[in-house]
Amino acid sequence: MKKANITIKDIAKELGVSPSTVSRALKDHPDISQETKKQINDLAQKLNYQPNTVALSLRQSKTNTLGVIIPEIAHFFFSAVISGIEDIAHDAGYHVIITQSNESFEREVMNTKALFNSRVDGILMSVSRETENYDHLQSLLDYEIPLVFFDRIIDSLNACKVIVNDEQGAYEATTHLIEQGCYRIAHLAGPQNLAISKNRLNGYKAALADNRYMIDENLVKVCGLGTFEEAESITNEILDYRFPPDAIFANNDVAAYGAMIAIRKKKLRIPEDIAIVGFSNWRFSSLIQPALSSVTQPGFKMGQEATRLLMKQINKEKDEESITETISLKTNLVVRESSKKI
Amino acid sequence: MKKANITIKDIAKELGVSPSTVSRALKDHPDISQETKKQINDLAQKLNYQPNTVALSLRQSKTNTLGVIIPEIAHFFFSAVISGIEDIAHDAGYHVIITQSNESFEREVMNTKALFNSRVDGILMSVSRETENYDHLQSLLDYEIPLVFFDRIIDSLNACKVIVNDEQGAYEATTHLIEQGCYRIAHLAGPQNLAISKNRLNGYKAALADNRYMIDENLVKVCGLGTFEEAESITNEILDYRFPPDAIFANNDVAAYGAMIAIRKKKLRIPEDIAIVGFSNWRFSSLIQPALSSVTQPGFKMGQEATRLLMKQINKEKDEESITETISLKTNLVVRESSKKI
DNA sequence: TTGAAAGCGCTAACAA
DNA sequence: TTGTTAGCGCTTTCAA
Repeated sequence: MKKANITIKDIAKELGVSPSTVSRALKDHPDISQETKKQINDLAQKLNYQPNTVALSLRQSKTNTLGVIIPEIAHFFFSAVISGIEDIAHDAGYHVIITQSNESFEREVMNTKALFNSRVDGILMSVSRETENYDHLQSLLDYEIPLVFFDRIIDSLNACKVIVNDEQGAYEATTHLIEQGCYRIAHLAGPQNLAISKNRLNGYKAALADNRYMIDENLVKVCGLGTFEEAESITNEILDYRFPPDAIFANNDVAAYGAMIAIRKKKLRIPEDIAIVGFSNWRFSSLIQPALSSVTQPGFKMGQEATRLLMKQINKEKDEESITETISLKTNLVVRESSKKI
Repeated sequence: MKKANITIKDIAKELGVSPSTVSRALKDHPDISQETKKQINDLAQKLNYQPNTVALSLRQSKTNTLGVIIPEIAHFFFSAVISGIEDIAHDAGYHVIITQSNESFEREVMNTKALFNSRVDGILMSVSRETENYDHLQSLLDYEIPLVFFDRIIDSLNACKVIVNDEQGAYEATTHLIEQGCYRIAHLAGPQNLAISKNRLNGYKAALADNRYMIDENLVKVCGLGTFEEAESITNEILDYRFPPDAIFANNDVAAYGAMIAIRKKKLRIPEDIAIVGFSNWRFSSLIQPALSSVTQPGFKMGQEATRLLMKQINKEKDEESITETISLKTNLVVRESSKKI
């Protein structure tokens, strides 16, 4: 036999009081006498009364729910972000609805609309690769739905943003190699139409410059395809130089992996002959590749920070100027013991 | 200036009709004349009317929302499951609320209650490691909330379950090694108090038996700690046997990794000297460890199947007997080209 | 073909 | 200290 959901009315009827009295008693309103309070709370407990949050949401025009739109859930970086979001949201008493666009613009728009219709109190999002029209996002802003972008942000929109400081990460990685005593550091760069790739290249160059290293354009190779085979063959090419590099800074983990393969095939040692540092989001990269140090993006932290920004917006008084803030997070340089040259 | 949310009333007033007419027109009710329908729909479009799903949920006692409780979001297996859940839920017009227990019993109970209060139409869950008391879950069943367990199930509860057929996976993995011509296959087993470890051991033994291989208990080693260092040292020990194995079936990816390290240190070749197959959920394991074949758990599919079961329950008539079904999914054997001996 | 009214469960202004 | 009433936005029965 199915247990019935108990409502405030049920309690009120049972005790011969009005629903409002019950409502007030349950939230410890000072106007209610201790005696009735006790009576009501006892009965509520006994009947296992559970407040209906849907009714509350309608009444208060507040759902205590956040919406998340990401390109892909089953990606370590994004799932780390979700985890960070859930972490902060949970502490603030909020629920989290997850939707994924699967990199499809159409689906992103659908999700945006669906979350709007669900009257979520705020939205966190990372746009799909296809997204070039921002009407659906501008629309959220028009209705003043608190909105925070993370990672894949839209620069031109007037909203809060949380990103990773790629340039600083690349700078640190390169500096680390320099500190290890490397003197010819190559860079396997990413496609230069992506901001992240450009920023990483810039960080690499800045570190070299700050250490009075010459920048040798022959050591900077763009891996346009993004496959590890490509990185492997490019690394091969570099290794055959008359003055080959003694270190490689890779734009991402796939490139780092390709470089590693090429180096191993040449029977060179990592890191004694050639050190590698790469950007990476692989969960177990430190476990799998003890030879490689890596620069990791703080996904969990990004989720946390983005949610904190969102909560700030949600809790703002309506008439205050909406503040748009951009947070730039530091990357983490994970140095493996075994990758130190010294 | 903030755009206001348009309600049915607004449209009704503007057109001088009643809210009920608007409601009917918007859902293409046959009673409404084509003319008024057009008028209403046009205005709705113009004002960008978006139905308030919260009100709908209250009215219909149906939220079109599913709740998910998992131990950890940022784990590849679980995020793959979530992705599968979202996939099916989205197609069915449902939202997905994610909560994580962080392996804490207390938090799992909180989440269960919170989802109940949110009146989700069904719950998908994988219990935390700490969970030994099932009152909160039984309570869901008492209220006849559709409930499906996946992966970490509770056997004694009368609900739908989706699990992975570990025994069959282990059987396949071992058979694969046999087919590759291996004749002494060791097994790095997991702690035998866990059902999955036991099942995998059973599958291993069954495959040996079916191929008329002798079962040598010296080749079965339990890795109780679950660290790769442990697996490395145990593998070392095995390799020093007078008749060492020519293949290893590892209970999980950490053990497989430890074995790999040990083998490499002994300058043995994988797979020519020793082949390895292990259970694994690492996303890029096939990319990182081209030498190793693996048995992977179908997380995405598990999410899909679990959600399908849940939808079936949700759409059942109340008076039908609630059916409890258990689905056992096949694992995938991912064979790397380079891991074939032949 | 349309409108009036009630109600989903809850809260809060106002009245007693 | 407690009750009455109205209403959040929507649907649906019943009446016109």
